[in-house]
Amino acid sequence: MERYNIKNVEKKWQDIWSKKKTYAAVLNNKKKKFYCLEMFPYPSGKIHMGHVRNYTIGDVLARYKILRGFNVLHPMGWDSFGLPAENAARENNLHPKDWTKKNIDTMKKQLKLLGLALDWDREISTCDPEYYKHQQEFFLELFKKKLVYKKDTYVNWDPAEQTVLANEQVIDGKGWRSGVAVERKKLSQWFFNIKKFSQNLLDELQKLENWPDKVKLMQKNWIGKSYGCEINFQIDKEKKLNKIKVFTTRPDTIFGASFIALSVDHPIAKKFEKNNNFISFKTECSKMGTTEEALANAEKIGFNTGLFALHPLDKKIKLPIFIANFVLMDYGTGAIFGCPAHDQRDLDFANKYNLKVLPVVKPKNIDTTKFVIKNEAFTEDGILFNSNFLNGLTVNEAIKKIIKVIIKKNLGTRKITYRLKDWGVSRQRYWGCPIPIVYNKKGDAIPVKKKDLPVLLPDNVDLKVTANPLDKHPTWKFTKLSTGEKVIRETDTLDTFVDSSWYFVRFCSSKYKKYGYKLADIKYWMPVDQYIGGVEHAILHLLYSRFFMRALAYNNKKFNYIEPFKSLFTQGMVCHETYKNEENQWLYPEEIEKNSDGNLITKKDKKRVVIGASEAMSKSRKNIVDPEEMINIYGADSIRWFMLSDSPPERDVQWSLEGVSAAFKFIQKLWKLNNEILDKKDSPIKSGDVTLEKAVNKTVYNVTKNLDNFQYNVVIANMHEIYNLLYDHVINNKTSNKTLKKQWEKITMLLMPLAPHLAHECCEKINKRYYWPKHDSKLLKDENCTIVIQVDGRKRGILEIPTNSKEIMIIKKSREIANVSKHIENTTIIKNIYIKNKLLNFITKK
RNA sequence: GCCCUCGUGGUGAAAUUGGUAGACACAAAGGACUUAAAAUCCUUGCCCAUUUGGGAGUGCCAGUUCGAGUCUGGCCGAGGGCACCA
Repeated sequence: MERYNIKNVEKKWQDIWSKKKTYAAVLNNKKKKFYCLEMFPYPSGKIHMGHVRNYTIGDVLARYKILRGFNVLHPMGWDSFGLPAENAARENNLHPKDWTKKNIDTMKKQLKLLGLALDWDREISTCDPEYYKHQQEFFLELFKKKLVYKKDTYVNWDPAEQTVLANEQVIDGKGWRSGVAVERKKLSQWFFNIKKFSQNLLDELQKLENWPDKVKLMQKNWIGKSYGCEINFQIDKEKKLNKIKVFTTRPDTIFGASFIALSVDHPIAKKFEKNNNFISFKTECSKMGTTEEALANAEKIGFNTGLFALHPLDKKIKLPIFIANFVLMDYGTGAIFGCPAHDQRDLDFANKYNLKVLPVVKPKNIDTTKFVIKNEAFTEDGILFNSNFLNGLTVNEAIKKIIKVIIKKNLGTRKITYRLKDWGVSRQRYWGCPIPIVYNKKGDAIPVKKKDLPVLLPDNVDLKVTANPLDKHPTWKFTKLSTGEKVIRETDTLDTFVDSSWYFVRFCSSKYKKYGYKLADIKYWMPVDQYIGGVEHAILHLLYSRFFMRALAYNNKKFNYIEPFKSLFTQGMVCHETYKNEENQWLYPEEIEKNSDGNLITKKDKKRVVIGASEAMSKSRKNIVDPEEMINIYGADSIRWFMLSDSPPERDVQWSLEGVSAAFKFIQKLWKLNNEILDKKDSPIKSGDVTLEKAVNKTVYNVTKNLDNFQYNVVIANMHEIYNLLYDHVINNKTSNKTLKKQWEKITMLLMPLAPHLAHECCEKINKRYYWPKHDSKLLKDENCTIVIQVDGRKRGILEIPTNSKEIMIIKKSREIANVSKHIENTTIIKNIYIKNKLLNFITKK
């Protein structure tokens, strides 16, 4: 028997695919397209199991769609700008460019070992000037459209990486990469005006039917729409100061207002900049820590301005104006009215400064006199009281009424506010896309001319300096305009999330030099039909990409692809047990072995190993397995097979050697079966022919259905099942050879997306034509069916009977089953419940 | 604190959407082949009963229903998102 030589076979097919450019996508308007995309990797060194899973899932889909007759675009590229390249450069004295190139070469080689059906001709790399020059052009377009602007803001400053972070890059108050506590710092920064599209991003989100609800909800919460109104408060005796505009979602509680609180950065606060008490208050605020959590839990403190605001509905009521640490300048108007009885923060604040607490909403069915607010604000629905013309209304009714009154009396307006903030894109780093802007002596920002793009990164750069290496470069930033005027370049580079916000567009025309995309190309290929990646990008990357498409489409009728990803699938992580030695140090899986008692010990000194929880593979926990090594031992098909078999793709999967080894054995079994079938000599028609034909037909049906639903683990189970049947038929000669070969051919086709090397190799000897088998719905119907017989809902027997038999017949036969008759003896049957071809239930009365 | 998702054997999981719970695998135990091991194959898998059978059973407690893993309400547990958002 010919042994299945994994290495030779897999290499053979990879070479064929590569040489023949089998998976190169060509635009063909006559063919229906399918754009299949997995999130492109950051070239960090080697591929990890997470990549293997992500790209295997995508590859199954791509190969399946090819067989279904689609013109498939399945490209790959590199998200190659970013900080690790600079860190690595400093550590290894290797230029980021060279480090990145080396990693790309390694990872590309590794990806090829997986046998992915990728169009490598379209490969792109975001650090390539051929890529980022188009990005710079887009930046200039956005600048022209006023979708990008510069402003002074507090930014999240990562002291370890000496750079600014986006809000989304701050996790639990720490830098997402460095893990160091983030500081607040005021800097002049470039922003993309994503806020402008808040409502559209929200509206279109609801229409994305093939996105996970979880992701849609996360984006919805992130955008954070709230309905309310703005109310103007006049300041008592101070005619020079403007009215204070306050945003609230609870205007119904206006009669319970007892103070006004302003943000430290509110314009009115500037009046107190020279006040020593205010200065010390401000320093106290800044001392309170900068992490989100610390801010949220910090004590509420305020600075009493001594000013008073007039209650808009009752000028006799004067509300003290405070500057408070818990009011944010970048949400709403940077000012609130405090209603302590119905807002916990306001109550905490009021209790501290002995301010009035007047309840105006009480729970239904509670007497006004018995309703007291002490330390807990009442925030639920109820009935208004103490509120003049709002008395007796529910919260919702009161909100409607008070807004009408406010508008009528010209005291304010209805208002919708979003939590979403503009996207800060400036990074004080070297290894990123240069921002194509220069500054004259006055400090005006002047866009670089299109013909002067790309603004290239300098190669000779000193990365040992802290702060921005571009800024410290001796000559790079000094340049001239065409008029000869001396100007200075912008030394910030773009956030790498900008790079990944349009790469899927570039794939459509990756070789096109004139512009970032060619209209004919995107008209055909966009949008991405299926996008696959980790759920960790649910907000950042996916929202930015949606924004970027809107920015490109803004004032541009030719580009109308505002939703880049028609369907989204978020796959789970790859987990592995964790191991520690007795000194509490992490151990790599290859550092341990089993002793004769079945316990785990270290290979080196045979000491006890402590097994920890299974967690997502990570270098820091050392619970990682090298994909290349695994491919060397088991082959790509086995690794792919295992990745699909053990868990549904959207859930986490447990890496296990037993699992991979089982997959390996199964691949070998399939090969053996293939040879046994091919070696068979002719034989007459046998009784098993129909059985096998029907079973394969059902498998075709099930596999197709399950592939369409991303139930790849069930697909694998389907394949096991049909193998078990085929094996039985081969070993026991139950089927004629003609039928056997014909049915096996279909199975090899089903194997194509799952184990492509093996499937191609099997197929080569049967039939070189590739196709996706169609099921015959007539064959799906079985002649016989199994009916469950219940008595009072309990299973008492089963009945094998021709499909669609008459109910009377089934009842008659059921009664003949000994165990059934035993249970209906001496009872009266009230009724039968019959579910066609499935179940019969006798309901009795004793 | 608010919002969301998920709880099925020793393990990963299936379950035609309200109709035989545990398909398909992994692990374990026993057996067959073998001098032996590996590989391969078979059997078993909660409780009671010698078998035909009977009972319990999908985190817990109720409910709807002839019938609930699936629907409803409450509770417990795990994971995730947001968090001075006015």
